[in-house]
This record gives sequence, structure tokens and C-alpha cells, in this order.
Amino acid sequence: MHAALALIDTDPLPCTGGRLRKLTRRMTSFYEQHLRGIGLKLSQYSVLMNISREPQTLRQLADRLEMDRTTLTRSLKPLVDRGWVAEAAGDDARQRLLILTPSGQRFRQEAQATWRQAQLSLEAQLGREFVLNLNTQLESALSHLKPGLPEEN
Amino acid sequence: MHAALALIDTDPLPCTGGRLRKLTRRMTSFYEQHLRGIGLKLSQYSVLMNISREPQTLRQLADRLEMDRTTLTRSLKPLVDRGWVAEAAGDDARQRLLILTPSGQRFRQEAQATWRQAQLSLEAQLGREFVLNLNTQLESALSHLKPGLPEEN
DNA sequence: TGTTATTATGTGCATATGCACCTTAATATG
DNA sequence: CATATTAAGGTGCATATGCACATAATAACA
Repeated sequence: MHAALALIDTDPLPCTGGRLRKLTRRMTSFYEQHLRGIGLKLSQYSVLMNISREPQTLRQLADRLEMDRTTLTRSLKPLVDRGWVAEAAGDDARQRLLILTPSGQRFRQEAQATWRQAQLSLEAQLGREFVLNLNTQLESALSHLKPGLPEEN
Repeated sequence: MHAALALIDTDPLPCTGGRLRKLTRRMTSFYEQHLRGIGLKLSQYSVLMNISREPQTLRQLADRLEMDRTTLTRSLKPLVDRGWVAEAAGDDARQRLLILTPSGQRFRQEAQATWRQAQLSLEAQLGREFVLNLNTQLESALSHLKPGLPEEN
């Protein structure tokens, strides 16, 4: 029995946040090696896909992606600059609807095909079962760990 | 049978990277709500703990944390500015050894106690078994998904 | 030993992330 | 209707992340 390695059941477990962050860095890097060819970040891909499914306001998109609203504001900039995303007036004079331009639609298709390669490559490397389990575990964690909601943002 | 929901076994699974990133944002936020009182980021905490265990060079620390070397360079700045981390000469004239100052050592203790509260709070919220399983799954993914190593960094 | 490769680190640039604070428009309420 | 509150959005600031490129010191080797 290795006393130094024993985990007493009142001790905290090793840092979950740290492990998660490390895996996320590695995983993001994995996807972005595939996406690099078309000059897209993984976060930009998820933005593009979401707007493509349905034009929506910044707030709606931020809520869905569960990203900070202001992070999203600035993540959109390169997509707008490249002419893939545009803003249209919403019902409400406060809000601006995010939409894909025609070239944005075309690019989204290309991006999706590239993402698909990345995801399949991940499944080939880790095993489809493993990735399926991981996805399930992540979903489960997301459903149990509620957002902190420090008010507004 | 809902055809629209059926997952054909040649289709890619839903984006693992996206889920991971979302969970990481939420999890980081969770820890940082606890750490906010002492003005520390989760990434800074892991840096502090690692240097505390053993003085080491930037490169060694970057390898251990598996962070980009240049990210780490800049993550260290606020810790150095606050007088918690200092640089000492290494054997090699190229390298600089990162060490904790006495006040850094004291602060590390405080930070560790605060982190401990966060981790235990996480376990209370998700259930210890669940967190244990999640940790295991993350470790497993880390051991299977090798870093991309685009050469140097 | 002189040249070449490797190693440790830094800096510039671009994006990502989140907080505090500000403006404007819509809504609620007395 | 006037005012208070809420909602959508932006900007400034600080840190995080990673790539390309640059410098200095060490190691390897012909």
C-alpha cells in the first residue's frame, strides 16, 4: 500500500478544471490543424454553423453558444470583415440580426466538410466508441453543472 | 423511429471540441468564482502550484502544463508583477529558473485553500463519483489524444 | 576549431475570454 | 405620461492562446 498515493475520501480530487483546460487546448489544436487550411478557428466554425442554421441576434447566439456576449461581439469581427457574416435590422431597434451572406453560405459548406474530416479523424484516432462516451459524459456534465450567472453577462 | 434523429454509423458524431470548449468555459467560470476573492485566475493557480512543487525553467513548466511556451511567458507576468514569482539564474545562461518568493509561498497556501473549497464544492454539486469518473475520462482522453507537435512550440 | 543544428527565450500580431462601465431602446409602473 | 427598470449592444482593460519570426547560448560534428 502506497500511503502517499492513497486518496482519502474527504480529500478533494485532482483539479478537474485543470485537466479539462489541458484537454481542451489539445483538442482545439487537433481541430484547428484541420481547419488551418481554410483559415478558420474552431470557435469561428461554431459561430458560422449556428448563424447558418438560423439568423439570430447577438444575444441569442451568445446564449446558445454560452459564450460571453462581448467575446462573441469580437469573435464576429473577422467573420464580418471577410464578408461571411452581415448584420440586418431586427424587429427591435436595439438588436441587429446576424445573417450569412451568400459567400458566407458557400464558405460554410467548405468549412463543414473540413470539420467533418477533423471529427472523423478524431474518431479514427480515439475510437468511435470512446468519442461517443466522451460526448455523452460532456453532455452530462453540462446538464449538471449550471452556469454561474453572475447577473447580466 | 425518428429518421431525422437517427445517427448513421458512418456519420461523424456531434462536435466533441465544441462541447469540450463549452464545458471548459463553464467549469473555469465555476472555479474562478471561488478564486475571484483572492484575485487569481485558474491558469495562474496551476502555474503557482507547479512552481511551488519545484523551481523550474519556463520550458519545463510549459511542457508540464502543456501550455504554449509563449502563452506561459505572458501568463507569468502578472505573477511576477505581484511579487509572487521571481527568476533566478539557471545552470545554462539561456535559461532562467522560476521560483516562488516568500510572499509567493504564503500566497500559494491561501490559493490552495481556496482552490480546495472550489473543488469540494464541485464535487458536492456534481457528486463525487461523477467528478471521479469525469477526471478518469479526461485522463484517458489525454493519454490517447497525443499533442499535435507542429515542430517546435 | 569553425560551421551547423538545437535549445531557451523573447516579441509582434491576431484572436479569445470575461469583467466593469456606458448608451440607447423598450417596457413596466405609479 | 413620467420615471424606473430591463434588455441589446458597445468599448476599455486585462489576461489567455498560439503562430511566425528573431536572438542568444549551447551542443554536435565534419
